[in-house]
Amino acid sequence: MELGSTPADRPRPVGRGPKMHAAVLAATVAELAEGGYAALTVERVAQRAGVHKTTVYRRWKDRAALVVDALAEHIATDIPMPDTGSIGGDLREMARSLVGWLVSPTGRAVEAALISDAVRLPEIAEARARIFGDRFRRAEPVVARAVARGELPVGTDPSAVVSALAAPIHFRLLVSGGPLDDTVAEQAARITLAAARAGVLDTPARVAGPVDKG
Amino acid sequence: MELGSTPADRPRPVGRGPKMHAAVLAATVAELAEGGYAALTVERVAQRAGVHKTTVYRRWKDRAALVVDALAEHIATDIPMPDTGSIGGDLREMARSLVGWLVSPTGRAVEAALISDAVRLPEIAEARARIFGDRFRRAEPVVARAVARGELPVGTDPSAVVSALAAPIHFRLLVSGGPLDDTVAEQAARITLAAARAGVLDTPARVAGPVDKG
Amino acid sequence: MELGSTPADRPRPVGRGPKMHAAVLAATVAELAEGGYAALTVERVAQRAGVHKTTVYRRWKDRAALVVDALAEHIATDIPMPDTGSIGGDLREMARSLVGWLVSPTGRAVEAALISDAVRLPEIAEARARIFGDRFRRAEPVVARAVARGELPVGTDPSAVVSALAAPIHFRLLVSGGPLDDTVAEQAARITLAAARAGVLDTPARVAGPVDKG
Amino acid sequence: MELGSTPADRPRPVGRGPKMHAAVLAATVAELAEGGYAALTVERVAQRAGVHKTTVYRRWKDRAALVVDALAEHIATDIPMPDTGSIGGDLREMARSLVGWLVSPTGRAVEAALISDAVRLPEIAEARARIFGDRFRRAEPVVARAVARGELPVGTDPSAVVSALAAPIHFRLLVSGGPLDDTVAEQAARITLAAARAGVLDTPARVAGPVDKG
DNA sequence: GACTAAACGAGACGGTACGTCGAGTCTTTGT
DNA sequence: ACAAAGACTCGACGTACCGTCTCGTTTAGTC
Repeated sequence: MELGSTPADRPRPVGRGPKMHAAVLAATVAELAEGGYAALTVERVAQRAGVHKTTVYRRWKDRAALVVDALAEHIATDIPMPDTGSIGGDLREMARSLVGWLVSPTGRAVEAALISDAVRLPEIAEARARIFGDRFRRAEPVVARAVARGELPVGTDPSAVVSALAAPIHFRLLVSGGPLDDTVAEQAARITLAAARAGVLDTPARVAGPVDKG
Repeated sequence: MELGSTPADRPRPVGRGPKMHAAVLAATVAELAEGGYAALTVERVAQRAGVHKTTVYRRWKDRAALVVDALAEHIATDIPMPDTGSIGGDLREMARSLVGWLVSPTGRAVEAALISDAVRLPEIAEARARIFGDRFRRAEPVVARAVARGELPVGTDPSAVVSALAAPIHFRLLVSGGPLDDTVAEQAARITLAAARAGVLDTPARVAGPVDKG
Repeated sequence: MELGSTPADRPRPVGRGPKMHAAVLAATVAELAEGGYAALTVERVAQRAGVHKTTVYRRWKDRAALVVDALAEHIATDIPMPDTGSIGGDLREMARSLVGWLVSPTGRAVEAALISDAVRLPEIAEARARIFGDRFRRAEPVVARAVARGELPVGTDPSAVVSALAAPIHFRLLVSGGPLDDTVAEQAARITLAAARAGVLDTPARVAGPVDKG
Repeated sequence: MELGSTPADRPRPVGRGPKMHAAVLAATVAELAEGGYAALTVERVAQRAGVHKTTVYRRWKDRAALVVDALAEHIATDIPMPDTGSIGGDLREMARSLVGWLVSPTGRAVEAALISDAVRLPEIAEARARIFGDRFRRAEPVVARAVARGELPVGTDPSAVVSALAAPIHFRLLVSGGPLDDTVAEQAARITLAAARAGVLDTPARVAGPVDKG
């Protein structure tokens, strides 16, 4: 998560290629965080990165491509998967991590952009699917351990678990619109735990959306 | 969709053009459905409504105000609250209704607009809060009946139930991006039922976000 | 051109017709004085006259007609023709009268409107021609007396005299743009007198513009 | 008409489009000639110049600024000052030149714009003052020669002479509205000559208005 | 260490849409 | 029945960005 990272932060006479690249992407995320996708102006991004507009257009086809790229850069960083010893603890930890990411300026910006009008961009949709596919995959060991410990019924689907966990948090963030805090995280964990124990998260169905799970 | 419409619609000094008014709002929703908020052009809306651009601007301050109004108009249509005799049936029914609404062209457009870049508009935020407040409120009898029947623990919070029910559905629609069908609805109902029975939906806290729960 | 015939203009003095008529014309002149023809707005005129825009449009075809009428109303006030006993005194007096009229708010407005973009209006051109034709005609006795007194050569053309007198004053007002005071008036009178005495103002040619003099 | 034109025209950071610049100004004058200032549309000017509207607005703040600039460009062309050997001939020549300029399409447009509603623009007023100041200044040698030849009284003011000469011509053009031909020019010359000989054009006063006479 | 080729700075340009203002016309309503 | 109120169409205004283009001017990689 190298946000304000590369020492080329300010309108400095940017030397050459890679520094510029990083500076522009950082500026893009920053702008995204401040005003969202709609308010993002290539000219402002360029200025913020200490670079000329045409230089940006030289590397990225258009505003969309720029945003996609900037998002992809910052999305790689994913939520670390915990191992507290109990599925309850693990779920709570995962929920908190997710909330923590979502309330960070960058996280907020990225997530908002992933949902906003940028949704219309096919690349964004793809990126989104990729991200969640990844998250689902990484949750598998957590669920597997819980099943092994006998905490969850055999056949519990990791994807369904992650979905159930993430859903209330995103719902709060994007739809109902209230504050996003640990209370929400814990509630999400409790709901997921109850559902998993009740055996309703065994759906092997395509939860991951358009991503084929085979 | 024209609930409280034609004669004395709103405290707006309309006077002359109720037809125009309706036509413009319909055109707005149509455009919203086709291209989303970002691609919505006042001129195109006007043209589609068979009206001149300035006429639109006479009544609505902004593109934003226009969208807000159009959305508000079509939001009135709410999900009917069922009474099947069991909370399981009621939840399934509510989930199906919500899915039905969200997959309808209008519903899809409205809900998408409510989340997209239009989120930045304070009025949209307000409208969103109002809508969900309404939904929460209308769910109260359903939960109350279930509690009375002994299906759910005393103290179960209707808001929490609705949130839990709506969350997976919206998550699918907005985040994970897969197809929205009855499978999703039933999964949501099952999760909610499990959580409610487990007594984790008794949070008296403001789950509905900024909405007053009185 | 029965434009400014105030009292018994129409067969039926319906409603508060005549008062409105006068109020609107007055408002028009006032607006003309404040911002010129270009800045004159029918709506503002109407508002100033305490009348609705459509009421104005009912009586006057368009902005042009309104201005023409308003001007005609105030043009009636013409320069009184003096009789001081000498042509020098008469000319000086006429010049001073003209200057006095032109520096008055109304006079300034009227004259400016007659010249400004309103020039493109044929009716304005006509009105202008009529006005000057009138002034020329009314100057005839003055010149005739001077000739009779032997002050001016026989054959001196009254039109030419008035033109010569008015020209430097209007030139100052409209073209060179300096202050308009008695100095200008006297200079105009002196020039005219010198020219008339030298016999160069005997041109019987069409000085009155597009008006055919035979 | 392109006196001090193409290469380093004005202290304007033009940079790229001198052709465009000239084309737009030419189009502006043409439009001015056809419909006057009031009817001048930026869009039409742009189209006529084969340029986009926004390009025009990039260089000129306003419709007003555009007109001012266009006028300034075409004003440089001034009336050549004659030297026929006699003041009578010189005056006649000057009057004819002025008439010639005023009846030319461009001259007519420029002069009309200088007087019309554009008068409200301060820059236009300035430009006007500058133009006439220039004309007055350039007339000085003509008068000086006439005085040297003994044709005119010592102390005759060149500004007053030019004013006296130009006044009847402009009066005809702008006020009385008749045809503008050599008859008018000759009449103006005769009047001016008579007045100058009579010694009434010795006013040392500021006849040129706000123009500094040094 | 000089030289060439790509990358960059600078900014004009055509375009699309915005939101505003005013002119005139047309329709509804009150009396 | 008619005139006041005001809604509507139309056309232009001046603004903000978008994405493209063409110029120099650097700067990096090669010889």
